[in-house]
Amino acid sequence: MSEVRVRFAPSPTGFLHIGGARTALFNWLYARSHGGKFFLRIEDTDRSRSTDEAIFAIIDGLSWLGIDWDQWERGQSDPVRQTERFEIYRKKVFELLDRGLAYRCYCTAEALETRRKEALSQGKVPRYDGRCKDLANSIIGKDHAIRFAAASSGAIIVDDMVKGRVTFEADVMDDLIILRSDGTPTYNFCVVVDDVDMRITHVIRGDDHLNNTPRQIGLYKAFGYAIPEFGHVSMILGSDKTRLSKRHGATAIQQYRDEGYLPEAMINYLVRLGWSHKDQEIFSVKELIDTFSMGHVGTSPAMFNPEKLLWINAHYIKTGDPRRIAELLFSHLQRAGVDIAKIDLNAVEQVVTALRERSRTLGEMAESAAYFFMDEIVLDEKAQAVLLEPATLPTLKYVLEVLASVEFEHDLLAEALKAVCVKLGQKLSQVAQPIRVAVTGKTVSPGIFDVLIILGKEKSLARLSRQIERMDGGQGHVATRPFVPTGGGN
RNA sequence: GGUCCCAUCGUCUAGUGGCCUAGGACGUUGGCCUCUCACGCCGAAAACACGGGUUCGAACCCCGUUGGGACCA
Repeated sequence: MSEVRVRFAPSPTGFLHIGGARTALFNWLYARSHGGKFFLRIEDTDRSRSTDEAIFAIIDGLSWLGIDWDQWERGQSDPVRQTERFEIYRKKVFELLDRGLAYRCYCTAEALETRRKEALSQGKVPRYDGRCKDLANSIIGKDHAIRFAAASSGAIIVDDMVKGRVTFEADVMDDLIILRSDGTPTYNFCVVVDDVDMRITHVIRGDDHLNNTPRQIGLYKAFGYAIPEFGHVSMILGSDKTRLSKRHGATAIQQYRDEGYLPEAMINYLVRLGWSHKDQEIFSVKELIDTFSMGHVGTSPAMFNPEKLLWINAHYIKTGDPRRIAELLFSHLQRAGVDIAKIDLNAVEQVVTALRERSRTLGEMAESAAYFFMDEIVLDEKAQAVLLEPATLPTLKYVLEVLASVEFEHDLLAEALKAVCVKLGQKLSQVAQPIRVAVTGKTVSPGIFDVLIILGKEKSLARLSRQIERMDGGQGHVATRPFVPTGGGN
């Protein structure tokens, strides 16, 4: 079999969203699993709605996901942009005209619209009646569009890789306008010209294009090109079961990156939206390339489920290389208010190891990690409540005394705090919570021994004594303003 | 309005005529573990849209109904 050649062809009218990313992913996986080519083609013929920012966003989003594309052999740019090919489309239009496969249509948009409304009001199907098709001579100087003369009888059959056999009756289809009266080519026409030029073998796209397919098939035939295989993938729906769009919140892929999702989690989630391989949930990219097949792409629309994305992301945070996660965490720490110029990768890596099982996104992780790196810690409400317990102050005083003479190493700390418990007749939870609150400002954190070790002896003791001072000085009053531990600088 | 697509737990899905008293995962929930929170482990509730066929037998095939969605302008 000849080489597989597929393309992802977004219009740069907005950001790369979840649905587009999945379409790109399916194409990419199909190409990579067949040793074929994957092209990126920017369909920017609609100049008024296309922007360079959107093109950048698409490229940026795909790059983040690790979806790479091939350079088209005849493309002077990478990716291919339709606006660079306008003359080619026009040439093709006139070629069809010369061959008698297209004709000039002098009906104005207004006239067409009037007739359409008329038909509708009479309960008829609005259709172009083909009145210009048999015009003997062209009318010199009059504005006109150019229509493709589609087959008017018979059935057009699409054997879709996803949907199976889909049949369209030719007689319900209008003669498609391929060149507007302003001289610009239309979408369906450009797509086919490009696909033919790029020798695309498989068209994998959203099923919102299924209805375009029969028209396009007519054009492929007119160009004498072997009709590609089609695979129409269902839409992704929002929680209200309508097509996912801006209204549903975060749909730009970059937004997920900014919130601290890992690209491999995104890939894994996206691929499982509509595709499955038995009962397996977790797939590495390599596994996907090995197992992906269009035959197992589902036929029904899928609802986007943020909870599951979160779970998959948590999985990759938990199992990923801590050093890499640490590198990625920096920007999130900065956003959480940490001065990242002052911290080093090794320290962050240590924190990642402590927090990886309790964070679902890097954003969450950074929030939970901030107190390790801040000069000032802030006590949250629950933490303040712990400090109001009468037993807290004496416990902390004793703990401070004991810890001052202990080496900060896991087993030694455990031993020391157990001894504290015995001495005070308290449970470990009664001792650990006050310490946790004093050194982190929160009631939730990794294991207390880990926290103390990561923080280090100097900082831990400073934070403890600072808290004790405040409680003593304030006669039980808990200050709500942040404090700066002395001598505990970074 | 026309055309086309779709229909298994709340959600993602397995299932391609007997292996299905329908499996897995997220979420929910009960418990265990436990210094907090998590992680992990064990358990529970939860679905074949409806109605007709075809067949010895249907979640699976066919038809219709209903309900969603997309495209057309």
